[in-house]
Amino acid sequence: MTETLPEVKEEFVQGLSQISQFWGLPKSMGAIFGVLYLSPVELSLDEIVEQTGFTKGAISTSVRTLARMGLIHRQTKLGDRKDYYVAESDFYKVVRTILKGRENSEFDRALASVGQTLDILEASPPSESDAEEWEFARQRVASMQSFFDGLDSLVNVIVKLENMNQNTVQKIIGFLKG
Amino acid sequence: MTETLPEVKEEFVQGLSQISQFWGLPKSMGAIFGVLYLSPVELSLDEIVEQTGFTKGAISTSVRTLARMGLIHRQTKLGDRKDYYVAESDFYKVVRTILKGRENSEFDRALASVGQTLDILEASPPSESDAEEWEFARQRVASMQSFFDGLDSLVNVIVKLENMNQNTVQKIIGFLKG
DNA sequence: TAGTACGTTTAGTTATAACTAAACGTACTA
DNA sequence: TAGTACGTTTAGTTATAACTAAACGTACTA
Repeated sequence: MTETLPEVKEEFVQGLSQISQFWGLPKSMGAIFGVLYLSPVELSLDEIVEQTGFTKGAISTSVRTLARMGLIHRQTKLGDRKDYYVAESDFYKVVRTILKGRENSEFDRALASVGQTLDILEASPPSESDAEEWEFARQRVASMQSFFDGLDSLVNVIVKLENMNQNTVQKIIGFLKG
Repeated sequence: MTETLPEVKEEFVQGLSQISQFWGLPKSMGAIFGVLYLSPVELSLDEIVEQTGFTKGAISTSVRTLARMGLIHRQTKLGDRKDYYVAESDFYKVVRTILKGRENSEFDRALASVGQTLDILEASPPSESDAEEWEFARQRVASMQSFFDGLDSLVNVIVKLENMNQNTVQKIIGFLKG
């Protein structure tokens, strides 16, 4: 039972949809990326609609999110009003774009609130009776904060790496192994 | 306007709830962890119910998920039928537990489907007319697969690290910088 | 000027996951 | 044996995000 190319593509796209869903992203995003990733030519919005089965509205919004994450790129052609899209095939670039975009996100705002809690706990407790538990909380929150800070430094370094690729990962693995 | 300890705790728990939500996890999980993380003593299920405002059923299920991720631990006391819970405070341990648990997950199943697609594409195309696009797809899927393999190796090494801590991260940062 | 071809926005619907309330099972207790 | 104290499961509800259908704005075209 040999499969035709469209059948193979279909299965691949389904797989990416599931992965997308697993990460808490809309299935449509996985599907759109999959279709573009396997297309040798750029595709217009309507062609994506055709190949994924979603409506224009859905594709229009998902495509914007995908572009913001650096997973796909928008192209225009002279004398053609359509927008065309291509998949980014360098996943290391994608990782960096996403890590870069973590600023301004809802996540950073929530994280800042942890820092704010720490600031408050760094002052002296309002009542003597709470002193012990206050100190306990201070230590805990400080420890969490320092974990987040470590991650943040790591992410910053990764973002700044010029030529991140397969080889970089191999080097890190070698380094960690000893 | 100095804040009391319960107020500070409340704000912290809210922050963690948002972070939890950001990662696509139930808000209750963030809240439960927050409450336990700031508690100097272990808490029973009913005490968590009291401090978070969720119902027993919700806590019961969330607590199981949190324990599976290694974020909290279940304890029992002799001559006491209640289960008690404490937060794990070593986040590096948590990271490793989670990375370890990626096997058997829905994610791995989806990822395996990518590998399966590649296997099919590695065979010869069913029709001569598709040859060129078939080959294009083969290359793309192979490249994606090798990216995933790289990540997988990295994760495996991290999981096997014996003493992962703040210092490990600092070393990696140093290594990457130069 | 009316018509067409696009992408976007919007109001409403659908699918899904989180959650509640309550029934339940189990194990201990008097 | 009946009663109590737990954690879990289950049926149903609620909140939320993804999606559809259609109106819309804009820019070009005849």
